[in-house]
Amino acid sequence: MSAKDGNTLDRILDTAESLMQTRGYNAFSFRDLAKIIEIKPASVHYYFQNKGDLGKALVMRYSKRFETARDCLDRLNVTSAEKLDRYVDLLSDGFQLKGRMCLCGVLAAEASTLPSDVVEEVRTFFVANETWLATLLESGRQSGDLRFEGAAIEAAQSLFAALEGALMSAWTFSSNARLNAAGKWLVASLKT
Amino acid sequence: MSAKDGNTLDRILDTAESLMQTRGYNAFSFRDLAKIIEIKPASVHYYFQNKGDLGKALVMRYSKRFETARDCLDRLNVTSAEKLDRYVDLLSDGFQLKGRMCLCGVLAAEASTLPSDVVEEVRTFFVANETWLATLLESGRQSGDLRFEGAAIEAAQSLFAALEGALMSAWTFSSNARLNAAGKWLVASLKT
DNA sequence: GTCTATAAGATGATAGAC
DNA sequence: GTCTATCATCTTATAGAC
Repeated sequence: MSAKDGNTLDRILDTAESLMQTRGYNAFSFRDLAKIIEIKPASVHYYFQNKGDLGKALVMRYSKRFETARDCLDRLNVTSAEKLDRYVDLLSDGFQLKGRMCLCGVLAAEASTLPSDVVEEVRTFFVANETWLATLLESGRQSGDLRFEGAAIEAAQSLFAALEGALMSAWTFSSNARLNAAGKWLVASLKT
Repeated sequence: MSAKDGNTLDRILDTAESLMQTRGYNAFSFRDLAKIIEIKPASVHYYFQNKGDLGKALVMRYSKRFETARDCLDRLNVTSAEKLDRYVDLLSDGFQLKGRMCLCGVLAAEASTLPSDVVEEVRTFFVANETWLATLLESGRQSGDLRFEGAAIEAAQSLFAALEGALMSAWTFSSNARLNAAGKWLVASLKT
């Protein structure tokens, strides 16, 4: 480590994550990143040979954090409807607390311009969330505190996409109110 | 006009629209555009002084087309529920028929990196669609063929964001099936 | 209207010194 | 590990000839 505190790798990851969440993949550069953490662009290449490697690492780390958070929700002793509310909060937190888009939401929009292994990780993030939501929804339907028609996986895919859309709309208008309203509206239609 | 048929301005607009819908704002350049229509980048600057001007013109043209299409829907002699189905088709068409994202959906994700007048036009597109949807939803609620809780404008904002999210998810997975399923699922919860 | 020429700066990377 | 130096290439323009 040379500048500031902490190790360089973590500082690269944290700063790059913030940049990608706010600017997307194509509008951020190693230079921007290096400038902020006060190292040289070449030093970033020591940790990540190229931009795609960094992107992939960021999405994987982001995905793992969400997996951990979903695991925490699983251990809560509350109704499915309550878990769903908390899950919406989880997805919303990055925007509400830090003014950032969902990392995988921004990257999804840029999908066709990303290195293929980065898109693959983004898809993995989507699928992991959809799968978890499908289980939650089905479980809520069984216990009677959630209601929806058709296959749980289709409901889950639709709901997750809708939540990402709500984030994108809130992002475009810089509006917490929009995100809150949309989140509540989407969940309300699932409650019995 | 010099190359191919038609006038250069229209060819610039059509090609740039396609590029922006598939790559977004930051991953397309005047060079890419000029190469496709076989003119020089400098010639593009004759029509649009800078990239932001082109972006703004594209969003305005896109918005107008949607306005016209919504007007057509308004003149149909069908139920609100049926109009809603057709509106979902309208939003889906660009993806289903041409494999493109919604122009304003991609740009929304890049909002923080766009020239301010481009973001403004994107917001205008959102608001126009939300406003139209709010009227449709309220009208459907009155006539009894649509059902939802709360203010129509909030439902409309949530629904529009959800549809844009469905497009983004379909875009990420290159999947018509995802878009169809999500569209139907969202609308189904509104039908009585 | 379209071109050539050109500019200043950004970008993604690499080689090799320290 | 971090740096300097350097790279080829791209990007967003502008000036001015044709």
